[in-house]
Amino acid sequence: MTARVRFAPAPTGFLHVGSARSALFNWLYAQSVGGELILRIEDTDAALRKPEFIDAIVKPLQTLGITWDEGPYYQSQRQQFHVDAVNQLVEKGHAYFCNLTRDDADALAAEAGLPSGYHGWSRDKGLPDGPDSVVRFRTPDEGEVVFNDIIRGEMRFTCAELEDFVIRRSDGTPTFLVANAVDDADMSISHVIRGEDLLNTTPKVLLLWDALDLGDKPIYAHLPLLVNEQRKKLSKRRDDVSLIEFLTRGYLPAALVNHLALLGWGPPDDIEIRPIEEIVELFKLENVNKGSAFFDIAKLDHINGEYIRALPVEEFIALAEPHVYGVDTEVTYEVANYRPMVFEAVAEHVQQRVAKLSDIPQFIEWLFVDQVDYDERSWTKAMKKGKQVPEILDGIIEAFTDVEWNAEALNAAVGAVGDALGARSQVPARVAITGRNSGIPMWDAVAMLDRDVVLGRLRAARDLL
RNA sequence: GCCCCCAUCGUCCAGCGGCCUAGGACGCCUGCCUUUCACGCAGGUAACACGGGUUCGAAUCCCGUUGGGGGUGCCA
Repeated sequence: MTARVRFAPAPTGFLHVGSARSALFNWLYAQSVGGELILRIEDTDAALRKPEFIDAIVKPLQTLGITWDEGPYYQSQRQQFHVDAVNQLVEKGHAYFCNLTRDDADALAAEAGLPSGYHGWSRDKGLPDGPDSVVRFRTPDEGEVVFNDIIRGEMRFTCAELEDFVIRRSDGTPTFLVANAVDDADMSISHVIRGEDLLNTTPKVLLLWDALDLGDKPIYAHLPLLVNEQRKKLSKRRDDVSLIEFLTRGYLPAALVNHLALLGWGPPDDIEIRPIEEIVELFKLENVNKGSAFFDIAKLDHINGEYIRALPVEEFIALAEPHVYGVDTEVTYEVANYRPMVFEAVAEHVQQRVAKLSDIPQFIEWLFVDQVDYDERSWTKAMKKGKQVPEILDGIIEAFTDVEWNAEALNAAVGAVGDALGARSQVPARVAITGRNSGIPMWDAVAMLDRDVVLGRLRAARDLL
């Protein structure tokens, strides 16, 4: 029997990195065992039913290379099956009508001195269906739900502690718990791989499964959560979680996938950065960790830098386009002054130094402006605290006035000025010309600028001392 | 509150009873390379939460404590 897994996101408007990780692990599992991945959109809540929300899930998955074999299916389109299931549960006595709102339930709980929540008040009243009624599932009073989680081992939940949960809202729509059971059964899902935040819903789904007599149950595997530095579940409000956002910032899809695969799982041979094909080959669901993992951008930066450096330079140049033209990345120079030839000439050096594509502009901005803005720290360090800086700049200005305008001569001239003064002349020259004390090897690039522009910058810097 | 889950360097991962004086990676620090920075290379820093068991032997198994997290919706 071939394994069938599913990625079943709720369309919330964008793909969350945590969801992407779930999708990836489902995909890795399917790939590694030759199984199938089904994409199913869990939009039982009407508020989530917007076409643009679907795109926000499908497109990033595609660019990450997470492919699926079936779908997307929409739970909203399967609503009739879910409604039938609810009716069946009512008929069989597994569920009943309840006319209490959430507030009613809380008020009753407060009166009775019970913790807030629903305590089965409508259970045996035999209430009729009504316009504002919900349907609740009658959870067993005794016994427990036991299942074996691939990652966590045996899980046990006491039925008596499960409240009679809502399976049909007052507007008549079934909730995801029903949809989950029915759809997983109908789609012959063999393994449910999802975040640990859903662990507590599993016994409810399993109870429905039995009540509905749906046959063989899927095997569950609950992945550890992705957390922020405060160890809290990654959240849309306070954390950077939009996958698309990372993509537009210039993280490469392959690097993102590689990094995500390393959160909760590790290759047995300790080689972390490697092609996805190898990860598929080594991946074992049972080897996935139980503890939550911090989504560390510093590590992502490192991995992404490795991927960028491994690119053929032409490809790097092509990928850089939206960043150098100020489309994906804000740029400090006039886009009209940007010269692709100049960038292409220095691209190999830039490629060596960036962690992500959006880092590119800062390395090349000085090539496309009239006067540079000095980086404050660079200025302090090299110019204010540097020795003999005025003399160095005077010497360079003099030398540059009639030096032959090519990289070798410029470099030699600066070196000679330094030698003559017994001082380091390279860094002051760099700050004066580029505005920063670090960056790409500069003389080839400087030779592409006009002599007057360069002399102007040197004099401007000299005047500030 | 109640239910559930988790616990190895700051971070991610390895370790599945002896191979562990705990390994790799990121970060950080040092040195080399170098016209700067970066890359690269060579080093260094740093962890089995605690307490009880079980066992000839425990990071590995069990129990408890502590700590962290998740859930507790007519969201999923």
